[in-house]
Amino acid sequence: MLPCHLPLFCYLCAHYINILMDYNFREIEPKWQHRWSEDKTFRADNQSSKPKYYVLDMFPYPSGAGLHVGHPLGYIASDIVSRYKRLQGFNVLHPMGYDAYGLPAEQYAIQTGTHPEITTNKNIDRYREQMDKIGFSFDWEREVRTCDPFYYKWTQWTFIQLFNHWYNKSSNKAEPVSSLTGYFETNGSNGINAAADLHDPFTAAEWNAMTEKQQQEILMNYRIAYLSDSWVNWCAELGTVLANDEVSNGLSVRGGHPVERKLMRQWSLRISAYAQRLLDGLDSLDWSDSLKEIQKNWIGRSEGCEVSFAISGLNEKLKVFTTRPDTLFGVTFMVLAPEHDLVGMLTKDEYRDAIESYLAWTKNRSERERMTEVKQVSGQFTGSYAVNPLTGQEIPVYIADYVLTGYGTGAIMAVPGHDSRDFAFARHFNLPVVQVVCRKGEEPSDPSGWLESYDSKEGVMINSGFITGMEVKEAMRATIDRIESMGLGRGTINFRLRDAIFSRQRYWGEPFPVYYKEGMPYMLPETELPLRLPAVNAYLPTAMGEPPLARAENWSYNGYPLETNTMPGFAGSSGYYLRYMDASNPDAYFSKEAVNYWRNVDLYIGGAEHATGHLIYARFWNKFLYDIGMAAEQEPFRKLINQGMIQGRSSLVYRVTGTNKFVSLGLKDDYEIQEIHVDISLVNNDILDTEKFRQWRPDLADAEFILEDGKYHCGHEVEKMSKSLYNVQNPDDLVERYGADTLRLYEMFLGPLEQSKPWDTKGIEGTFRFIRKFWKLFHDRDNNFMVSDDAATDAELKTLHKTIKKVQEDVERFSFNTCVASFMICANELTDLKCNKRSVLEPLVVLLSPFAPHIAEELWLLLGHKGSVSFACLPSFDEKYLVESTFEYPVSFNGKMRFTMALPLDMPVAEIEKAVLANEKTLKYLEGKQPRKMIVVPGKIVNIVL
RNA sequence: GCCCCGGUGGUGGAAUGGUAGACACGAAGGACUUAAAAUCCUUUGGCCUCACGGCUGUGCGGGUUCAAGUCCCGCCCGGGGUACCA
Repeated sequence: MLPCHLPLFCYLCAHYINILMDYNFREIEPKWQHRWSEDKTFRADNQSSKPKYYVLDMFPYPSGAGLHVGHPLGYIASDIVSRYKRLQGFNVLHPMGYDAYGLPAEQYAIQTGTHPEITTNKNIDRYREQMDKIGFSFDWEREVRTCDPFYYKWTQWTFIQLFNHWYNKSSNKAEPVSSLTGYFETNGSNGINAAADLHDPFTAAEWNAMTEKQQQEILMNYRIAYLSDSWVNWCAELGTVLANDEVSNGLSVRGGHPVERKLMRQWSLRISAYAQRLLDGLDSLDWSDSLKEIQKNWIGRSEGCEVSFAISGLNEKLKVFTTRPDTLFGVTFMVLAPEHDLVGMLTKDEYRDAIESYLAWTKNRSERERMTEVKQVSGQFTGSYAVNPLTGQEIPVYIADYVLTGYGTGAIMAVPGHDSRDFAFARHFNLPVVQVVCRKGEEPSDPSGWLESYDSKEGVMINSGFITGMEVKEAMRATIDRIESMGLGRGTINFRLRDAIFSRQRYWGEPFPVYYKEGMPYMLPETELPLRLPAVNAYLPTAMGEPPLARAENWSYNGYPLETNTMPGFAGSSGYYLRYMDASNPDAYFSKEAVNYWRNVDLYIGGAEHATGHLIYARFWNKFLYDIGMAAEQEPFRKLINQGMIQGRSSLVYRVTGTNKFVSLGLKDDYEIQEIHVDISLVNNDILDTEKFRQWRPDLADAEFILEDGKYHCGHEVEKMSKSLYNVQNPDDLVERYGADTLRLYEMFLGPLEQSKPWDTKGIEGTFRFIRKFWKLFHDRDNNFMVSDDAATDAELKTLHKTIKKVQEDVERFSFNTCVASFMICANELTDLKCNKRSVLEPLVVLLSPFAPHIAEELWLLLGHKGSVSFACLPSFDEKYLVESTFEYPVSFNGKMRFTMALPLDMPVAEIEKAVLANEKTLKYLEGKQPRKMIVVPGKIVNIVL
């Protein structure tokens, strides 16, 4: 092979220049990428005698900005595992697709009139092009796009199943609605144990006498996909409702627009029915503790009890939920959520005006205000009193917006002595505070002097009737027992997890397969699927405020109007991993054979930002499909790794205020300056290319510089990678300059996969040098392929087997950065040994191939192999090449290492002691003292205690 | 506030309780070159010393241990999650 000339970028003269080159990645990498594509090298079969391994990446939303170096990080890691598993003899499923519905394309459509599909497809093409250049081993025949009717047919299909099932709490699974109607026909609603909304009870006779519409209305309380008037997060700016995980601090996660609460008729998914199973399932998963913790908190299980309080002068009970039944003797008032059903009834005439104005005030208060003004206490007395069921004491009933309508019963018993929120409320309204729990070993004190409540569950009960003297935990149990035996309530469990609002008032999403008859929703027959997204004349709500689909012509089915909402972003992403198993199946979501073979995902890699959204919804979706006999496993993602964020490293220049002069970093403190972000492409090793800088923007054309030793040094900052900060590093540029293998290695070399870290292009030279060094092991000075068949030496074999061992161990624990380091050490050692032996290099090519597949394929070919290295056999290490006869013992005195001493590994401890004591250096460090003790750990260390 | 996860050279980072700083970048010096690029060699935690060598050192303060970056207790700082959830 002849040496070749390639353009390389010259930093000094700032031009591409031709130089003599050894490893020609620009030719070799595209060659193999084409070959893999043409040979369908990575096509996975749904039938195989091999064991399966399913490696999945969270599929991307194809944004207009394209991929930056942060995106492929996880894909590279998963690709390494995929290729590694293939070498181990697994049949590997490693697919990729696009989460193609989303707001940006729709916003763009609103602004420009371009159909979102056009924008989306363009972006997808760009993503694909960028991914192809990195050399991933995806099975592209299985690609899915959530906006493709061929795919969303099954999203709609699943929705129909959700509509046609209810959750039976007795069998603890979803069952067909037909089993429910069967029950109603013979038993009425009595004794049904379902996850359902409350409704008036009915008998079998009453059920059978109902009209179809009445029956449908009843059933709507049970369906897993149901339509109801619910309080939603309404974002006026985006013109749509948002799910809880799409809202943060009262602002939309996307765009940061204010969100208000609004009562709207919406589709919801009864995910709350699965709360306990979603919680329990976490135990079986190989996920990080922090991620499990996030999900646990989001599901928010709390054990407590419901207690009914009588109302003085009214034949009504007020039901509250508390996790502290032990503090029932410390209750001094009650608070209802402003939206509570009984507010009207409880309000006494003389308080009606005050209550009305408080209700009006809370209604106009935005979510944002409500959340940020937590410290501000507000509320209003209703004029009514409740009766403490254990003490018979009358206590005032308030309304306040610190009590939420959606949690528990929407009413609380306030224990100001032991709950900080109740304490703040009591102080504000001058309500009594009673101490009922006393910290161990302390005397009770006068609560009127307290500055804060005592919220801890540690302590002993006081002033509490029959539980006085008990520990808190014991008192809880005893109180629940008493309440249950008195028929006042029962122990219950509450979850924070709410049902998922499933309607969006948007255009660019899956249409619901739903039409309306007499105002009641009905599902389209499956034969009508997919229901395609219709054309509209504008991507905006109608003048009447209806969603964009209301603009579509003939948006009806057999004369009945079709649903005009669309599904949310998480609809299409909740079950995509199942579709990959059988992506081209036109007749079913996926076949039984496919799902029974692939089961679930063995390794899932993606960002932690999906912890409370996608990863909860997908688990729910999968459990539902499991219940109806579709999914093969209860949990979709066995092992999950959250790759860390790659942050940008911005470059900064300093303009002397009011001038067009720029001062170098080290001199900036002498001037009054303004910090300006500069595009990182104009900066190399923190040195600004001043010429390019002048050309960057017209206003900089006559920029002047105050230099340090002839150079302009830039400052830097680690922050989000973003266009507006000019710090986006895109992978194509790096592939162009260094090649895909170098980029792959470098992204892995940056640090542990899970950790966030700043991108710094400087370091990539290191992996680039490694790649060429590795190539040179196989080539002579003139780049002629030159590999010897001579027997390898012990030293060469030791290097080889040490590397195999380390890489295998590290891949198993997903520690890819240390793998790359081992490869570097290996190449350094073999270079020093001048090793070009086939028996050493050939196994290394296979071992390296998951990390740097292009160079590995080329060398594999040069070594004389016909097929792809992708299906070679992973080399195994042999311990016998690693055994040493001697060990360089570190000798420590009082734990401080002083010198080392080579001793045989099989030397008995007593002999080692003797040998060390005989060493003249030992004498020196003993300083004439007698060693008090000697610790000898064979093969590890010698420590002498003085 | 509560719950997680982190804190190691100039930088990214390595280290089953057993030689802290592997590997790499950067920097400095040198070789080759007309010059550059590429490549190679040397040095590179801090302090003291011409050197040999010594002291010190993994956010801070304690503790356990023959031995602590690693385990325990109490703080400080950074990142993430969550927040009137009763």
